Amino acid sequence: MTTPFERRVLTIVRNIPPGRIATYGDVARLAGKPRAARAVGNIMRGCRRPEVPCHRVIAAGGRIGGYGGRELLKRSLLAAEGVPVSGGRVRELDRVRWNGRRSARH
DNA sequence: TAATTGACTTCGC
DNA sequence: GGCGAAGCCAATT
Repeated sequence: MTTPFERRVLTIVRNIPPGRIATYGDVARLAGKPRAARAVGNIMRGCRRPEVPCHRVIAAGGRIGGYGGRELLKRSLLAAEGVPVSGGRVRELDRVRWNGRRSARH
């Protein structure tokens, strides 16, 4: 978080509304670096803050990342927020995907 | 300063 | 659908 990019990423992730998700690529894009998905993952790895809903950041295609261990903590958290999750994957991705604009519903 | 690493993405087989 | 390779970016060593 000592770097501007990291702060940007954390801010963006914090702004993801409940029940919505964003992919690493999305966050990277919103942070100004469309191809920094890996860097975003790196930042997420070190961000263990409650105020940063890192579980709302998933991989492209609705796939869950490696966070959460074998039980995939993300899956539970997302499902608890109303995100349609099934088989370890987010369904209706286009529907719950956050576009960066405040709570803009489809 | 250079090399390695990783919670990624996309394309090809 | 699974597996591997290449590309990209920032952090860490």
